[in-house]
Amino acid sequence: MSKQSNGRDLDLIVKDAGHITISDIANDLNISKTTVSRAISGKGRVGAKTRERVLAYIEKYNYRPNPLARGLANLKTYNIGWVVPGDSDVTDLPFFQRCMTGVCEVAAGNDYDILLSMVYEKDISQLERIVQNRKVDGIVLGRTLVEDPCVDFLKEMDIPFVVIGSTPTGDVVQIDNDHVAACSELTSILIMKGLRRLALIGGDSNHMVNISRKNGFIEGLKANQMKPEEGLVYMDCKDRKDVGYAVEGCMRAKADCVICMDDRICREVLEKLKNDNIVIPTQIKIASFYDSVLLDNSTPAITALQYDPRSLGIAAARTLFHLIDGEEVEPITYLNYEVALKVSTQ
Amino acid sequence: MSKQSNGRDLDLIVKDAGHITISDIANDLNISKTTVSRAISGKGRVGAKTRERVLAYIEKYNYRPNPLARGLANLKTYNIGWVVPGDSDVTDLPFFQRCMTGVCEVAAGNDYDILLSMVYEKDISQLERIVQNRKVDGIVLGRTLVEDPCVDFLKEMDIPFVVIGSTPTGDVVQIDNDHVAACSELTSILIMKGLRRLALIGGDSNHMVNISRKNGFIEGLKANQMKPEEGLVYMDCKDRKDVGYAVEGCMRAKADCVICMDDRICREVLEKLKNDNIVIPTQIKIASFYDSVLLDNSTPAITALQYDPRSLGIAAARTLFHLIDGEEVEPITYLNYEVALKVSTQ
DNA sequence: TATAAGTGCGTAACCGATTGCGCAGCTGTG
DNA sequence: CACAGCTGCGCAATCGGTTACGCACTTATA
Repeated sequence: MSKQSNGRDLDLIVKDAGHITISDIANDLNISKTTVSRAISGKGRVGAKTRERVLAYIEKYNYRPNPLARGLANLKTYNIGWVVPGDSDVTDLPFFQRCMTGVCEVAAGNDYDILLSMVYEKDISQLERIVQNRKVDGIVLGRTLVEDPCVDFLKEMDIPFVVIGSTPTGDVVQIDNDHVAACSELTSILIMKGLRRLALIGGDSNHMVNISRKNGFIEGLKANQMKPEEGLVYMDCKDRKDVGYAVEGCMRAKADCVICMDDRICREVLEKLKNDNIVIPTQIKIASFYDSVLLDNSTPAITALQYDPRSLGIAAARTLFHLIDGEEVEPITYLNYEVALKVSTQ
Repeated sequence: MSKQSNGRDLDLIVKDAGHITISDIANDLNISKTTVSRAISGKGRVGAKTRERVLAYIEKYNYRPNPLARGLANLKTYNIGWVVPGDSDVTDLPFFQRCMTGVCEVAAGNDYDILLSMVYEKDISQLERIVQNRKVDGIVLGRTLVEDPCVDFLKEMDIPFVVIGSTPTGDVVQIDNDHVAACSELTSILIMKGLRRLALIGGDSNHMVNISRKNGFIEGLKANQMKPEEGLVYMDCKDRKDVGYAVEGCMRAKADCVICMDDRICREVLEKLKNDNIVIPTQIKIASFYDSVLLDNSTPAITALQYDPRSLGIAAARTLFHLIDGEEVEPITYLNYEVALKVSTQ
């Protein structure tokens, strides 16, 4: 005590004022900032004993390096951007939520945080903000549209990004389920079961996922020497009214099976059938894609392809970190559907 | 051209390498960094002509100040944290989504961005990360629990924060709808309509909002010289099974009206009644809180109190910015319910 | 035992902004 | 004409880290 207190008592007072910094540590331990920095990062040469003293100090006083200062020094933000549509349909929210848990987990593991930006059909200013202001080191785009202003924007900017979903051109790094293959396979399976008049009801045809599924459907038909029939394919069903009309159309066109493109459509199809007293699976069979929890065991027997948004988020974030680290990545990654048929007993 | 090209052609090459900085501007304009900074921020004295030159340059080369450097200089991150449960129920997602749009909008208006952190019942490490690493200047907590580890944590830390929702102690800055008053009023209205055996079906009793509504219900009964009756109050209904039992209990206890605490409960109550062929509103009346879009015009006539999560988000973010700016704020803000009864024709 | 190789650590520049202080030069007042 | 006050602007320190370079000292090698 007496040996070290040569008139520097002031230090103690000053230190309380704000957060503890790397200079504080250096002063208290009578070593240089450089050594402290090296002890922490593990880069450079530091004596074992010194390193231990530093680490012990850090532990004791719960020191955390200031991310701004660190970022400024090596030109990183330690943030990645997570971009989702601000006006997305309620039934899409579980998808984004579960993607996001995956992205968050991977980010946290890399000591990164998530900067959120909500984009709208005609307003991607929040995305522009975080990119142009350099608040992120990379971007994960939560979904893709056929004509996607976000993708167009990101392609022009000099920033690593990956998209969850596919793009028409396929010239960006993309993570997706292979909707085309899955829907094609589903179609084949249904045909093999003896069904001959397959119908398709889908949503927004500006969403790539819907286009992919439709293409898969057509492919599946082709593989069995069939083709889409008049009155059996309905896209852009925005609400239960549209879906209702589509179902009526299907019945008129004598569909024996309806493939629903997503949870919402499926729920609304089931509702319509119930209202019209059409019985599943005797009068008609239903197949669907299952990405949420809106279907459960009270749902009548349907054939459902299930997949896992969380692993999409994980894969996307991992790929993004490879990009940020300057590594080569696969431009296109397809995650398997869990083709386990949820309720196949029709 | 000839006049200015006195051996500084190198500049042009160097500039392409990275982003343009305040020093680049200073060099090119033959003024000091200080002046540039002042011209941008508007603080300090700068000649009108100089300011214009700087602004023109910025416009032309699309200069954006580096937020890390700026943050380091005045100890701000220009981020606020948005904390939501990572395991929230699907039916809660629209609420958070809409809150978030409000928070985002206000943040963007203040030149701030949103850092996301997902917390779980037993794991608030993502929140701890962003606070302890000082990645945010303040926090908006998306909902409150009766025993809330996030609130406890934030109270200990030296960081501005506001919660959306109430707390048992009320000793933090909170923005909420006045669920107690609203539910009390709703109860009184129903009683005035002649209903005498009011039932309440609710969810998780660790959620403050549910506790508040329950308290409001009891208050409303008291105000009419009534009290909660045996077999008419059900809490902690996690799923349609629980809700089903609750509805059966209500019918056995001869309820003439059921108040549903939230959208999900309401939907499951309606489903159960439909399955059991109990007709609304003749055999029983239904009232509910409406914060989502799961109810629509195909829903039978019910009395619903509506409110707007988006304005909660806006109010919360505004309050947070006041806190960050060191201003005084109201500790407790109640936003009005839109007591407009959605479908009151029972 | 002289020399090369390796270790531990510090000096100082740097990342890109902000800001206190002070210095000229101009304007206005008596 | 002298002096106060204001205006426009620059110097240099600062925020809290990282890192190239170099120096002194220890250890291995011939």
